[in-house]
Formats: sequence, C-alpha cells, structure tokens
Amino acid sequence: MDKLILIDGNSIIYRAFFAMPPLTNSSGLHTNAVYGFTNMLLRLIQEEKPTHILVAFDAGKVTFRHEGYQEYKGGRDKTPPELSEQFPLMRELLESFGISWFELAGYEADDIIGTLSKQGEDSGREVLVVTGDKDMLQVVSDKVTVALTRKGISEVEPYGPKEIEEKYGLSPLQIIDLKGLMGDASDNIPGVPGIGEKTALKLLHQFGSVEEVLARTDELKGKMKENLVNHSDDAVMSKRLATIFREVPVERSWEDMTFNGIQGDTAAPMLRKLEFKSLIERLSLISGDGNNENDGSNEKDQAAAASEVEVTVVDSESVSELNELLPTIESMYLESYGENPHHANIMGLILSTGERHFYLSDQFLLDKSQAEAVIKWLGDGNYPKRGYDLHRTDLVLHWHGIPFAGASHDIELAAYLLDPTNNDQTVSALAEKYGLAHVASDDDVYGKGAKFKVPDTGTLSKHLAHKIEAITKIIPLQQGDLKKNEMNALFFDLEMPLSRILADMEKQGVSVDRESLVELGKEFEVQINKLVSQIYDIAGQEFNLNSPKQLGEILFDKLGMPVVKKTKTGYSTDAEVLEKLAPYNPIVQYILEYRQLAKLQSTYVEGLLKEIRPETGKVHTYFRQTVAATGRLSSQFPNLQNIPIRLEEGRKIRKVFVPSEEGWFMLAADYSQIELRVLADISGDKGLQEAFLHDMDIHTKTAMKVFGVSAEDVDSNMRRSAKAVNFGIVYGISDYGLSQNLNITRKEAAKFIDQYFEAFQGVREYMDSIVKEARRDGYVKTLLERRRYLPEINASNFNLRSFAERTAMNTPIQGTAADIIKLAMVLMDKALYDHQLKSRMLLQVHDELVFEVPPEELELMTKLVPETMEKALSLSVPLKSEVSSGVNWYETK
DNA sequence: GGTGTCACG
DNA sequence: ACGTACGTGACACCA
Repeated sequence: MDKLILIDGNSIIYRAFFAMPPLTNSSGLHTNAVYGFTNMLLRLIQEEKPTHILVAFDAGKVTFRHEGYQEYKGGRDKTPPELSEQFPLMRELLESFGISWFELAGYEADDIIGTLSKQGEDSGREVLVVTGDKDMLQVVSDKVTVALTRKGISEVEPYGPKEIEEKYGLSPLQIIDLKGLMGDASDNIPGVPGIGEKTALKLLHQFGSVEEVLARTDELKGKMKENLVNHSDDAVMSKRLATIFREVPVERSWEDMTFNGIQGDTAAPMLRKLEFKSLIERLSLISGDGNNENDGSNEKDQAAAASEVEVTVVDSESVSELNELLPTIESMYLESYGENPHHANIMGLILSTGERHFYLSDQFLLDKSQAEAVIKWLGDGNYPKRGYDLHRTDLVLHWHGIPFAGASHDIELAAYLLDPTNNDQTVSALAEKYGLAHVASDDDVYGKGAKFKVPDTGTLSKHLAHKIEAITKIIPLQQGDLKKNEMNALFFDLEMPLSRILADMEKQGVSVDRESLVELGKEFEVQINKLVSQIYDIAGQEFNLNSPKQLGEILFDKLGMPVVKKTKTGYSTDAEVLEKLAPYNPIVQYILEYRQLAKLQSTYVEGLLKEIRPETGKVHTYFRQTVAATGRLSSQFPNLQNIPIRLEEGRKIRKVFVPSEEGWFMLAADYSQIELRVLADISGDKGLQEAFLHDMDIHTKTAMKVFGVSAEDVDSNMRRSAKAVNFGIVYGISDYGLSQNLNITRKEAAKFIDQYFEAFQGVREYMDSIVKEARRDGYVKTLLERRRYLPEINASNFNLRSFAERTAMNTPIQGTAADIIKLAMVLMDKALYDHQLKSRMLLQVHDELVFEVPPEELELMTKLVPETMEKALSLSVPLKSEVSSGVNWYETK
C-alpha cells in the first residue's frame, strides 16, 4: 500500500525556528530551524514508513490571493535573516536525503499540498499532510489525514474526519467557513469583527455555511447581526482567501515523489556539514549501515524486530547461561511498584548484554539460592551498572535485602542534567527524544489507577526488553551530549556519586520520638478545639473551617467583611488577606491561629506519624535528584526539607527528631548567606565582595549603601527593607514583588531597587548581562555548568518573557548554591569514610546538612563539618558555615 | 485532578 | 500597559 507524506516546508521551518534555541555550526551558519525540521522528518520516516514524500514551499511573495486583496498576509513581521539563510540549506538537505520538493510562483505550499493530496486520494492512496496550519484541515477525508504540530514541532496531532467532528463539530470543508467568519490575524484575513472561534462555531452549527448565515441574518439579533450585515463582503472574501486551491499545475509525477529510504552516502556528509552529530547517529539507525541497502524490506525487518524482541525468561535452567554472561552485562532496569521506593515491591528485573536480554521475575530474584550469582553481581561495585533511576533501584533492592553498588551511568539523571525542565523523563519519552524505536508508556502497558494490572510474563518481559534496548542505546548518545555540554564532571564526579550518598542517607533514616510527637499532637488538639468553638460562636453556626469556600461565605457574605483579594474560584482567604481583616473582627485572629495549628496537626503530627516505620521508629525520606529545575534536591514521603522553624509553635516539631543511638547528638551546619555570596562572586561586584571579605552583616551593609548612612544609623526598619531587597535581588527583582513583600507602593519599591543598583553597580551589570546571555544562548548555566533552558526568554507575551528573565537571574545563583552544597556532601561522605567515623549524614535542607554524631566524635565533627563545607568550592569571597549540636534537631540552633 | 493554602530554603 | 517575587511538597476540598 502506497503512502504519501506531504509536508508544508514553510510552516514547519517557521515553527521549528521559533521553537528551537538558537544554534549555529562552527562557521556561524544558523541551523536551528533545519535541525528541528530534520529531527521531525527522521521521526516521520521512522514512524510512518512512507513510500512517497514531497516537501512543498511557498514561492515568492505575491500569490493569486493578492489579486483583489492586496493586504493578504500584510502586517507580517519580516522573516528574520537567521531564518532566511536556512531555506537554501533546507533544500540542499532534502536533495541529499533523496526527498523531492516543489514550489511554484504564484502559489502557496498549501495549494500545492491541496492539489497533490487530491490526486493521491483520487488514485486511492493514503496521504498524510504535515503542517502547523489549521486551514489545511479542509483537505481531510477518509484517505487524507492532516497532522498538526503542537508545542513547537515536537509533537503532532493527527486529524481525520472523526477528530475534526469531535473537536469542532464540523465537516472538513466547513473549516473554510470557520475561517471566513473568524478570520486569521496571522494571514491578515479579516473575517467578521466581533466573531471569534466560539461564535463562529455556534453560527456554523446552526446554519452550516457562511452563505447560509448571511442569507438568514434576520434570524439573528444585536451587534452580531449588525456586524454580519455590514461585513458580509468581508466574510465572503475571507472564505475565498481561506479556500485552498486544488488545481495547481504541479510538475511532479507520482514517481518523482518516490522515497527509497534515506541515501546514507549523501545524507551523512550533509549532516556532518551542518554538524548535526546526534542526527548522524540516528541516521545510521534508520538507514542501516548508511550504504545502499535502503529498500523497504530492511525497514520492515527493523519494525518487526522491534515488536518481536527476544528475551530470555530466566529460570532454574537458563540461569547458568546468564551467570556466565554477568561480567558482560551492559545495562539493567528494575521495575517496581508505586512512588515510594522505601515501600516498593519488585515487579521484575531485566539485564542486557546489548545483544541478549534476560528477564528475572521478582520470585526468581528474591530466591537467594537460585539468584545467588545475580545478587552478588548487583552488590559488586567492580561491575559498573548502567540503567535508569539507579537511585530508586538501590533503595528498592535494599529493602529486599539485596545490596547494590557500582552505579556508573543513570540515564534518568543524565536526562535531567541535559534538560532539567523536561518533566517527562520516562524511558518511553527518552526513546522518542532520541529517535529510537517506540517504547510503550507504562500507563499503556500496566494501566493506571484502578485499572493497574501486571501483565502476563510474556508481555511484561517484552515491555522491559523494549525499555532496556532503548536504555542501552541512549547511554552512548547521552555521553556525547554530556561531553558536548561540558557536563562530564558535573555528571560523573558530582551527581552520580551523590546519588549513592543520598541512597545511604535515606536508608539510614532519622529517628522520631513517637511518644513526644503524640503528646505534642494532644496539645495542639486542645488548642484547636478551643479555637474552633470560639470561631463557630462568633460565626453563629458550624461550618467546615478547612474549606476556603465555606470560610469565605462566612467572612464576606455573612459577616460582611470587605473583600481584599479574589482567587479564580472565589474569595481569597489566605494569611495575607486575613492579616488585613484582623481589625474588623476577633474571629479573624482565631482563624489565623486555627490555620497555623491545623497545618501543624495534619501535616507534621498526623502526616509524620504515618511515615514512621514501626520496626525502627524512623522516617526514611526520599531525596529526589531529578525534579528541581535549578539543581536543588527535593524531599518526599515525608518531606523533611520543610519542617517548621520560623514560628516557635511549629519549631517544637523539631524536638521529635532525635539521634538513633543512645547518648548521641544531632549536629547541624548551615551556610551563611550562600546565595548572596554566590552573587558577589559571579557578579564581581566590589562592594558586595568587600562586605563578605570582612564578614559583615550583609543586610546592615546593604542598608548603609542603599540609604547612604553609617552603621550606627541603620535602624531596624532600614535593615528589614534592605533584607527584602536582597531577597528580591536573588529572585530576579521586580518593583511589584518587592512592594508586595514590604507592603509599600510600587513607586517606593522601584526607588529602593534603583538605589540598590546605584550602590551595587556590578550586580546591575550582572543582571543585564545574564538576561542577554539567556537570549543569546537560550539557556543559563551555574558555575559547575549545570544548565537550564529558557525557551520563553524571547516570547512576545510580556508575562512569559518576564518570568523567563527573572528565572535567568535567579537560576545561576540558586543553582550554584545547590552545586556547592552537593560538592560539600560528596566531600563530607569521603571525610567520614577516610576518618572511619561513626557519625552519619542524615539530611540536606538546601543550605544545611544534618548529622547524628556519637559523643566521642562531637568535637571533631564540630570542626570537620564546617571546614569541609567551606572548602567545597573556592570563590572570590569566603564561604561560611555555622555549626551547632544538641540532643535533638530543635536544639541545634 | 485541579485549586487553595502553607510549611521550608 | 502588561501583573509576579525564586525553588519545592503535603494536605484538605470539591467537582
């Protein structure tokens, strides 16, 4: 069966250009749009396996649509030169791939595609049109599918007649009527004023076509009718402009469009010229060895091989075969249940030599006599382990009594470093990203929620085999990417070693004094009950205090208090609002106190109690190393990075975190002002550096410089303002944000900021240059080359762009601070080992490390920890760490 | 599952 | 003119 793919070259290349970060090859040629296009093309070829392909382009500026309507496509921004220079490259690349393309003066790519899709359809062939232009939906039929790009060009959404009906309730041809009524700003097609998509759809559902709407305007009323009557000509013309012309004299025969697979001998040199290294690797996967064996059968073989992957289900007979191959295992993957690795059962394990895959069921793996050699291999650090989420693997195996060692390449962790904001880092998504054979998503194979079900061994082992094939292929590709981004040290010397250290901390856990916690809960309970009855009393009724909706009704409807702020669903009742309402009625203060205690009770008493392991009396958090966009860690099940400290009531919770051994101490050390010290270093601001070189109180020093007074004249208010400004600077300051924080006007906030930048000019220069850098590169970096891409830095939407700019300012600061404490953790782990200490590292809280320490090591640790933290990284200003210890976490202050 | 709220750095 | 401080996770509602 023939299958033709028609691609709207202009549409795709435009979208690729704006979706991709700027990219140039070593001779300065811009290549990002071509790269995006090629990436998409390779994926299409792999997934759709077309027999024919043609790429259509617009030719020249003037088309037949300009006859009678000069303004067509008027008001468009000029094509940026960075994009223009990529069109010739595009054509050259297509020719090198053996793919035909076509353009014709006076016609748009749309019309060429419309014509060829009609010809294909008429001769009974299957056609797939790829474009970003919704207008194209009008050519959809049983034979013609239109794939629209989404999210830039990284995804396409196929539309057949059914999908159009579901989404719009229209037939494909009615798409033209839709455009006629609503117009299209990007093509400067006017449509009818006041009619947008919603109204247009309503009209079409009622009348069916533009002509019918115009003929029956007497059935309508109001402004809409008026507009339709007054602009009926516009509607008719707009419909005509939106109609794709399907009789273009196309000089391409069916044979001309034949696609015989990518011609490796010409395509590879072209990709090399463009310096698309990762695409060259993909090319070899698609076109075999890159020679001329690219007939259809080869591709079919590959597809078949992918679905019929061979996997050995290990049993008492085949285990000896695996045992012999253990030293040659390339990669591994452990599948387990649920989110919390400390409570996860094993579903299965797959090991791969690259050629052969071995699946072990949980029963087999947990049978220590049968799986003896495999278990030994897992725990032997001399055998490197490459795989996916080895941190989780380590924990899951640990709780099943199986030691794990030797993690050397974790593709999830590497994927995180290569793009920390990409939140879909599943094997399936990574396989797609690297253009590998499709790997089904876990949800598709296992089902989710109530439908979750482990499939039979055959299905499961094959799914895992597909995963391990992808993992094995991704490893070398990532190694190339990491090297290119100069992230080898970050990955191999910092993050990979850290993942083992985190696993050790998590296995160790923190002891919780359950009885004290229960007692504390009882105290809270008494106070909460008292507050609740006082609140109901004043309200004159009982209601659900935990429901912001019901609370809002009581405060604003029943008690008639002024509405300070609204949320998208109703009245806002957050603490900021309640503070403002406090003078009106004593109920407000009670509610604030209730909120505080209810939070402590539900999250920190009840929540924490649920997480204590009864056997050990410990909580075992799970530090996540691949979620925070800045490079920080996060903590789950329970979150031990947000235990209360600011208010005394809550701070008492810290008393229940105790050493796990009799007579030991808790010891905590935190970096003092690490983010501002990092800022002093990377901005090079002399004043800021000097302040830290003399170890001054930074907020007082800031107040002195900003307000132009001497140290003695800084009052508490000035210091408070300066502190807020310092925070603002770290977050990527805006006058609005600062005004909110300090409860002052925006003007006053703007003045503070201005004075700050006058006083610290180096900081101003840094903020300007980092935003410029982000615009130029599409990403920002930390001192250790950790990256964060900021695709929205060039957005036309003010909000998106502003957000990206603040992120550009904040991420190098927060991220470098994260780098530093991670370095300190690796050093501390080594120091504990080198000194053969019994002390254990338990927690990291962004700028703080918490240990439990036997009494005989307390003196040593009190020196060793801050010293180690301070020498983690050498900056132009000193790092400072403050240490303290006590019988529980509360006392380390 | 989304929203509001609030705990931390 | 635009409308937000940066980064997380947990809990309770409510549709």
